Amino acid sequence: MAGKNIDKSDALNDPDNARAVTSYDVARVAGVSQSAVSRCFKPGASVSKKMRDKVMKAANSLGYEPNAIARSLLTRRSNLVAVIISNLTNLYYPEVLSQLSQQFSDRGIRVLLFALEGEGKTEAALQQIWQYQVDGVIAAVKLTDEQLAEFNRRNKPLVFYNRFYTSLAVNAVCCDQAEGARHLVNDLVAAGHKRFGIIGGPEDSVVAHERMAATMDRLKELGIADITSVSGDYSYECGGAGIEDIRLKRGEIPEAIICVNDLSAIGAIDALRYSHSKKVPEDVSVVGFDGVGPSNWSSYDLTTVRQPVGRMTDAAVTMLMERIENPSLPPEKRVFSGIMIEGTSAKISE
Amino acid sequence: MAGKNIDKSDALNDPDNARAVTSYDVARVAGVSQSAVSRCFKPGASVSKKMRDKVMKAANSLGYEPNAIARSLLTRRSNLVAVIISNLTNLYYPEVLSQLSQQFSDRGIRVLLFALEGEGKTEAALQQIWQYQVDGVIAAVKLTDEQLAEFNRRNKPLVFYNRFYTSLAVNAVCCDQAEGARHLVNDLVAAGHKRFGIIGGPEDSVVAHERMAATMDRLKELGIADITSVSGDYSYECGGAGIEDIRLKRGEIPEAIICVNDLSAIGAIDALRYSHSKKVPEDVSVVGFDGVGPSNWSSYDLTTVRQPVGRMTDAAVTMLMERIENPSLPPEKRVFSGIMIEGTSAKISE
DNA sequence: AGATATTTTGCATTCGAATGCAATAATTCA
DNA sequence: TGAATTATTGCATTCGAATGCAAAATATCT
Repeated sequence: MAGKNIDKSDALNDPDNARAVTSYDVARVAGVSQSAVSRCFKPGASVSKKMRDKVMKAANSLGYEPNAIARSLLTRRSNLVAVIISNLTNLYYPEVLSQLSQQFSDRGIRVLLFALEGEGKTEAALQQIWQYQVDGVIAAVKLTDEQLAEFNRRNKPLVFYNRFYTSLAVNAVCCDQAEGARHLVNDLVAAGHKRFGIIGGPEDSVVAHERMAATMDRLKELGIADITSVSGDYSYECGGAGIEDIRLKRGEIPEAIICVNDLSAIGAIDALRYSHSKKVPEDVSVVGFDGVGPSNWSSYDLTTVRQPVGRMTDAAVTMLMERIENPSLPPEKRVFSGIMIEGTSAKISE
Repeated sequence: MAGKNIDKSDALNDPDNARAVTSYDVARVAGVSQSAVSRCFKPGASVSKKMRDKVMKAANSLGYEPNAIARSLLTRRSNLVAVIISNLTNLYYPEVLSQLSQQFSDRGIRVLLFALEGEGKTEAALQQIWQYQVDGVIAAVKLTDEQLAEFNRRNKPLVFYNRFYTSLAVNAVCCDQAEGARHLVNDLVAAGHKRFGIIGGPEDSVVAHERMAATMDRLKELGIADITSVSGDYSYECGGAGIEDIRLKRGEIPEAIICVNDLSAIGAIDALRYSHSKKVPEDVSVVGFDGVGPSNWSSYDLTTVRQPVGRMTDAAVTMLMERIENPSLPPEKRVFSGIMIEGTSAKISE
């Protein structure tokens, strides 16, 4: 015991290996036991005022902060949560991440960030996640069945964000992609549009598929047959490329363009205006999806469906925290309706 | 010892408290000691092939992953790094964060994210950071002298990102704000502009101040006297508001507008075009700073200075890792020149 | 083969805080 | 004041992996 203290003071003289202050150091200075120090930092523990004062004085003088790592080891609660997000440069995700981070922070939880380049590197991230004993995970990426099974096996709470597994019992918070898509289609058709171009999203994005499928279905339900669809990747560039593809595929540019997300819609608008000399919305109506910041910039004033990000992240955080407290809660899915934003990038039936 | 194993199997029958698989479990199944298991997971350790095979087989069958928390406690290396960022919705930071995250990840380091709302809540974040024993910190926020002293006291490596402390010996990676600003001014003046409006940034942003100061200085050096400056907050909205403020302050809108960042420049352009019926760049030249994605969208094609984000984050990560390996390395500052992007939002002398 | 050098393996301890239990101190009540 | 309660405190152990040291197992050489 004495040895330990001597080592410590030696270390302090050597700035290179300055050891952190521990509860034992505080205990020694305050002249109490280590347990007492521990209890003083545990809310609701049985500690006399005198004790608390002594300990806190010592703790402050030494600059003591409890070691969360050591605590986690024993309590099996790291107060860490992993957030897996696929591409942060998507304009949509920064807001999500920012909200998640703040909401977790408000609940005393820290966020371990896994920003994947594509939805590919997931496996490596998961391995890290297991090693770090996170209490739960928010995934805005797709997982394989095996990966999902691993979560169950380890009994690790998981909440999907905007990934909906129709056939699986998982926790998920989503925006109703299909509903929003139908709404957009309804409005465009009501405005009298008959010829449609659709710019899709990445192959591996569930969300893109949902929006795309719902759009097609609804168009057909409404008796629209003239539909030209091309693929995209959520980017600004793919909006312009998509317009060009559609033009090539179809001979001319149709009067209504539906893009699976705002960013590609913005790209499409710019291409229409600056490369094809078309007026939006006079010549061509364009709609997007997400309601990200730039969608309401004056240059675009996009007609789109805004995802209620704040409510969604709040739901996701709450849902995860509930499962962390009580892992046996049954899976739950919460689906939020998007908010229709009637911009001026599309003609509207008056 | 036997008791432990029995408890474990009991726990496994109760899915609610399923304990994670530990090195002891693997050791038992493989019929070796716990130390042996530990060594098998340590690269370069002295282990026979036979042993490694046995252990790995057992580990795989049990789904064992070393507990990073336990390891950290003993090795005093958490392999965690904190990244403190002020406002993620800034368009500039998502890219930075994404790069940092990937570069740390490539080096086997995990990122603990602290996304602050303003540069205010820093203190609370720091407290968490101390508790989590992170190996180092990247700060894209300002710190008080006391907070800085705390880093020194704890001997915790810290690298500032785009916060330059002229008078203090700290590690920092920055873009040369002043140089970029001067370059922009040079070009505008060379193009013949004589009347200037300037839209500033948040009071508490060092970067905004630097850009602003350099801009003013250079303008004066070049003999420009007609300067109207107003405040802003980096947002799209403040660009429009700034234009209006300038108009009110000055009677009319000057022929050149310098904004401290791209986002407000974009807001300014939109306001000029859609609220003030001005043409950009024919009537008014507008320049920004940062080189964020939207700056090269066709609608804006902003003349701006792009920060070499990839190189900067790479430098920051390298610098931090070096200090983690060797805390006694002296402080270092690396300043990168921005890349002048000649867009079409400003008239250029031909 | 026998002795020496070398590689593997296991034992025991350590990291720092939390907690059940028992001991002690402070209150309460008769 | 003394006994019975109740509130505090300390002791000892625990979490899971890493590591110095010594014991055991191999390999090398004469």
